[in-house]
Amino acid sequence: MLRSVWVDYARKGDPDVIFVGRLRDGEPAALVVRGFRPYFYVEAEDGFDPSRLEDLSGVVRVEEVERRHPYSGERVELYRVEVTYPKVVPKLREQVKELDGVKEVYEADIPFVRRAAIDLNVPPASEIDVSGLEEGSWSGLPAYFADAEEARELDHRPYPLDELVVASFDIEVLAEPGTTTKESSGPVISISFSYRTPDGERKNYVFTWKGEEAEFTVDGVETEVVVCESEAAMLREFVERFRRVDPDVVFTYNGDEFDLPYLKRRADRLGVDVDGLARPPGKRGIVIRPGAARQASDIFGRAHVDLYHTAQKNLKLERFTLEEAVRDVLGVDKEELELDEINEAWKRGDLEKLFRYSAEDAHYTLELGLELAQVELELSYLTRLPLPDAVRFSFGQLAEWRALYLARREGILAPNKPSRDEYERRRREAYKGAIVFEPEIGLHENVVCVDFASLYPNVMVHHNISPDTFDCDCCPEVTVEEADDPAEATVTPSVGHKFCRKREGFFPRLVKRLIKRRREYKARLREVDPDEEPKKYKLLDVRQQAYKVLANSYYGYMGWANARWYCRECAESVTAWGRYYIRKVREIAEEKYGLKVVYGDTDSLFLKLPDADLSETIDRVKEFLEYVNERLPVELELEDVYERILFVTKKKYAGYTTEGKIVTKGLEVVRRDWAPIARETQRRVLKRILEDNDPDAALKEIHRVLDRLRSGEVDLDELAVTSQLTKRPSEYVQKGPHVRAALRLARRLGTEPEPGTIVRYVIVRGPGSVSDKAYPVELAREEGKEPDIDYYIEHQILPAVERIMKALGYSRSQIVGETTSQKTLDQFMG
DNA sequence: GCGGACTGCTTACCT
DNA sequence: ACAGGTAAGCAGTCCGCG
Repeated sequence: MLRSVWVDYARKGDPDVIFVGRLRDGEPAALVVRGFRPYFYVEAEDGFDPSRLEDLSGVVRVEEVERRHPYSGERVELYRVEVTYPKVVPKLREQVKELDGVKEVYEADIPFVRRAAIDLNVPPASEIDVSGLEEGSWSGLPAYFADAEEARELDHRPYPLDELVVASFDIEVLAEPGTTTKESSGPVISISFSYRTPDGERKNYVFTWKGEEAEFTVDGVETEVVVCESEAAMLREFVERFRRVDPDVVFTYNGDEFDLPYLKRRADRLGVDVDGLARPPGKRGIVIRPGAARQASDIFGRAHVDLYHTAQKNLKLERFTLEEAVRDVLGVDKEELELDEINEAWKRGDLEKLFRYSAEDAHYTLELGLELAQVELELSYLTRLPLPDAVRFSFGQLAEWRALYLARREGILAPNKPSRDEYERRRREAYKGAIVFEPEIGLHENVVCVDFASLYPNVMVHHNISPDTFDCDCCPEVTVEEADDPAEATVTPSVGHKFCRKREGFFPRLVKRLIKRRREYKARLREVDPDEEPKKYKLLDVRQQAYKVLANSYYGYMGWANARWYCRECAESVTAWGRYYIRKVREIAEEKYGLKVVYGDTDSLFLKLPDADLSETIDRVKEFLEYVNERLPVELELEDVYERILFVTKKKYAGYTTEGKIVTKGLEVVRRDWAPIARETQRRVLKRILEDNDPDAALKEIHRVLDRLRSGEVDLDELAVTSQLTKRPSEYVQKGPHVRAALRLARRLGTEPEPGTIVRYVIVRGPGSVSDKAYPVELAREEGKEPDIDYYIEHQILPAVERIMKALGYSRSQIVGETTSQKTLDQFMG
C-alpha cells in the first residue's frame, strides 16, 4: 500500500508518471507508470487526411476514435493525436489548428500530470495497492513499476492524513523598509518547523542565528531553539532536519506567495542548496509556478498544503490572518507579532519572545492543518487533482475537474474553455435566480423554519437538467400543468426550456452519484458513536461534507461564464424549478394548513400558525411536511424553531431558537464593514429584545453607548471599519472611504495597494466628505487624529439600532430621547 | 444657489 | 473569482423652486 502525496513526470526520456509517497510500513517509495503519453483530439472535416497530423514533428501516433459530444450527446469522430512529450503540446496545438480541414482541437490544455491521473485512474492523493507490481528503484527511492494498463487496474482509496508524517513551517524575516513582502530580500532570521509522525511523536524547532539555545513547550509540545552560525548555516540546518523528518505533507499559511518563494530567493542569494527539501533529494526542492492571480509553490515529492486557501474557502473571517484562522478553528488566542516588533526585537536582541511566537506559528499551522486539510484530501481524491492543486482550486474548478474525470470515463468529449470574447458574451447574459418573499416586518413568536434539502442538486437530478439533455429532439413538450407529477414534465415552468426524459444527462448522473454516496456516508456516520470513535466519526463526517460541497457546486458551475460545460438555459431552469417548488409549498402551507408565511428565501419558509402555541404549531408544520413530501420529488425538512424572531427587511433578521441560540442574518452585527461599536450595540439590543423580551433595557443599552461615545473614552479599534479593495485604487470610478484610506496608508509606506487588500479605517474630525476624513487606524493613531463622534452617532450607532427599534414600532425620538414611553412589545406582534 | 430625490458604484451579506 | 437577490452607504447629479 503506497500512500501517494505527489505526482510528476520524468523530464528525461519517456514521460514516465511518478507518484511519490510512503508505504504503510513507513518507507518512502514511488510508483512509476510507464507507457502513457500526452494526447489531444482533433475534429476535422470529411475527407481530411490524417497523415498530415502524423507528419508533424512530435506526433507519435494518430488514431481515429469516437467520443460523445458534450452538448448534443451524439457520436463524434475524432483523431486522437498522441505526442512524445508534454512540452510539445502547446506548439503542436497551434500548428494543428492552422491545418486546412481542421475544425477544432480539444483537450489540448490539460496539464500532463493531471491528464495522467485522470486517464490512469490513479488519484494522486490516495492509498494505492501496489502489491504484485514489479519492484525496483527510482532516483534512489524504492519503487513499483506498472505500465498504463496495469495502472488502470490498481485499487485505491482515500486515506486519513494523520497516518502520514505531517509537518509545517513558517519563516520570520527582516523586511527592508519600503518594500512589500513580495520583493523584499532581507535576511531570514528564523525558521520554525513542527512535525508529527503517525505514532504521535511531535516536536517543534526554531532555527535561528542569534541569541541562545533554549527549550520550552508550546501547547504541551517540546520545542527546541537551534542557534546556527549564520543565516546560511541556519538554512542548511533546516534543510537537513526537514530531510531527516521526511514529511509527506507540509502545511504553511501563505507559503505559496511568501514562505516558499522567499526561502528560495534567499537561499539562492546565499548560495545555499534547498534541493534537499525534495524527495528524493536532488530534484528541485522548491518549484514556483507563476499564476494569473496567485503563484503556486511546491516541494517536489511532498504535498505542500497552503492553508490560506483552505481558510479562504471554508471559513468566514473578517481578516484571513493565521491568528484569526487559529482563533476560529482551534479557539486559541495566538498573539501576533507586528513587522516592526520583529525588527525591533531582533535588533535589540530581545529574542525569547520572538522565538516563542515563531514556534507557535509553525505549531498552530500544523494544528490547523490537522483540523482542516482532510476535506481537501477527499476533494483531491474525488477530482483526481494533486492535493496541493485541489487546495488552491475554487469550488467551481473542483466541480469541473470531477466532470473532466467522469467525462473521460464515459467517453464524453470535454468542451474547451471559452475564449475571452465568449467569456464576455456569457457574462452579459443574465438570468433570473431565486425568489425572496417579503418579510412580515416586526417581532413574531413561535415561528418554524422549514427548508428544502439540497434543493438545486435535487432539481437537477429530478428534472434531468444538463447540457446534453437540453432541447432534445426525442421528447414531446409536457408542461407541469399537463403532467400528473412534476417530475414527468419536460418543460421548465416560467422559462420554457425543454429537457429530455429518455436519456439521463451527464450532470444529473454525476450529481446523483455524489448525493447517493453522501447518503451512504451519512448512514454509516449514524452507526458510529462520536465519543467512542472520534477519529472514525470525523473522517466519515468530512467525507460526506466533501460530497455535499461538490454536489452543491454544479448549479453555479453551469451558470459560470468560464465553465467548459457552461449552460445558461440549464442554470436558468434550475432556479425556475426552485421558484416553482417554493411557491407551491407556500401555497399549500397557507391554503391547506393555515400556516402563515412570514418570510422565505430561495429554499426556506418561516411559518407561523396564528393564535397557536408552540406545540400546536410544530404539530401542524409536521403534518404539512408529511403532505408535501409525499407529493413532491424534493424533500422539505424542519430546520429551526424560534421562540421569537424579528424580521427587519429581506435578508436581515434575528431570532432566538427554542434551544437558546441567537441566530443573526444579514444585520450589521455580522457585517465587517460596520464599526465594532455599532455592531456590538446592535448585538446587545437584539439580545435584550429576543432573549429577555425587554425593549426598555434595549433603549438603555443605546443610551449607555451614546454617553460613552460622547465622553470620548472610546478606543479607535472600536470605531474601525473593515473593508476590502476589489481592484487597484486607480481603477475605481468612485473612490469611497476605504479606497481613500488605503491610498493614505500606501502613500505612507511607499507602496501601491493591491486588489484584495483589507483596510481598517476610522472617520476623523475635519472638513469635507466622509471619504476626505477616512484614515487607516494606524495612521490616525500615529498622527493623533480625533474620531468624528457625530459621524459615529449619526451614521453608525443610530442606523444600526434604529433598524431594530423601528421594526418594533419605535420612532427615532423614542430611541434617542432620555425618557422612553412604556410601549410593550405585544402591541407589535403580528 | 439650495436641498432633497434620485442614480450609480460599491461592499458584504443570504441562500 | 461557481450563481443571482438584496440592503445600504457614499458620491455625484438632477431637478424644482419662484
